[in-house]
Amino acid sequence: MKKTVVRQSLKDQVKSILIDRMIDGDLAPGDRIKELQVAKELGTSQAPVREAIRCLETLGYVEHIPHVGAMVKTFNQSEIEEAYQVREALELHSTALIGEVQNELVQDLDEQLALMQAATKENNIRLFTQADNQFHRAIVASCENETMLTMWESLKMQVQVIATLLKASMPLDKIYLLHPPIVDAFKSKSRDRASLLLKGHYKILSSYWENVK
Amino acid sequence: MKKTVVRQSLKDQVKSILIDRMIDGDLAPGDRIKELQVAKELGTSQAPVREAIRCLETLGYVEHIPHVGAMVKTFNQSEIEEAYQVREALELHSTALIGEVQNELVQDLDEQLALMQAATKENNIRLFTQADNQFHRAIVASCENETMLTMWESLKMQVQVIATLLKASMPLDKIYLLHPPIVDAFKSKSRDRASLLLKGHYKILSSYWENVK
DNA sequence: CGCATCATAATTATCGATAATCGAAACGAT
DNA sequence: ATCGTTTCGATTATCGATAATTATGATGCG
Repeated sequence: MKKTVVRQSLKDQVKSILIDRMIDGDLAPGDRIKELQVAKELGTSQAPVREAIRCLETLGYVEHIPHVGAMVKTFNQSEIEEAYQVREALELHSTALIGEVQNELVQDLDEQLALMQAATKENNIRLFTQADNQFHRAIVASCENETMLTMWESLKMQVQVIATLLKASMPLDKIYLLHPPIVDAFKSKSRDRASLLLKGHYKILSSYWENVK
Repeated sequence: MKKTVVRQSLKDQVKSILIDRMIDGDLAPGDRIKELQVAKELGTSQAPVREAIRCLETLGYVEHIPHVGAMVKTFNQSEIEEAYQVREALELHSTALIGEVQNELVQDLDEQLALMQAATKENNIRLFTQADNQFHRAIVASCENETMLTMWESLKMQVQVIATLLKASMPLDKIYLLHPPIVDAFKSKSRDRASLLLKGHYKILSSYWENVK
């Protein structure tokens, strides 16, 4: 029950609104975003909208062409593949960097495992993806390298795209099964095995991806 | 002998100027950057300066606090260490991703090796660092993953800092010697060995780093 | 008809001015 | 003197308006 007034810059508010629109599908990839139009809609001036768009640009959510305008970014095949490779790089090295496997991590992974399993039963792709992301995020987070985590998270959008496409063609339970062994490896404090399993996880996904694209 | 008139947005020009100032040391870490002051100096209005600063912010060159202002970023110890870990992650995975080791890569590495050696003789830290960076960049570039390369390059600033500190305490020839074996591994198409050597390279540097900090 | 040229409309980029916000100095009470 | 409050100056955040730029479509010529 917070009673504080809205003390958030207009830029941030506009940014949130635009992101929400993208999530809700009101703004689809390829759509133009016109500064003055958005400004009029939201009742602000051009400046905050402009800043918000530039911010989304650096987040990789929109593409901006000077003197022409901004549009919601569409990812081509290779950009998506590239993002997945970087993601793998970061997760593998994170695994290697974990000093002592903390109970906290294992506990977190187990939780997400349960959520994934539940989502699998209901065939709820949205929930599954969410748990899946949290699972992998936990691994990167556990090595306590903020820079690494920030970079990992910057790939969110591309991963979102691939996840949607992949999970349409690959049954959730098959994807789920890739994860428990990884948790087991962490439980037995065997980071090397966890690394190998992660590599395998990505290899399998990318072979599925070959069929989809 | 450039014929074309300056057709570059003010934002970009301001950005370049600010970066130059940072390189030249006119803007040192911790220095405030005031929008209107810079605007007056450069003869523009606040808007382009503001955008330039925001841009530098996402590049990690400056830190921005709402309603307070921007200052040239100072990196603390752990940020630098983190950056180095990410860099290692990207380079290792890049090595693993290289399909066929191209002659182009080996040639490029040899070139940088020669430059490093020359810089070592003159004890020219600036030139050495430049060649060193190009060396590692070539490895990441060779796996043809633009996303990976962009991320690697985004660590430039932090690496710059550590490089300066390290090379003051660790003789250049010692650092140089870490590199030829890597090239050899690539020459004999042995990516696994290259990976191991890279790991060793980073391990040694970080042990030196422990002494410096 | 095809192509180059030019006007025009749409949009971004920049400007100068004002409002909102923050930090520090001045002030007063205990 | 110290702590909390107030005021003030400095700076950013936002605004509305104008300039610059691009793409589009019309026009005229070969």
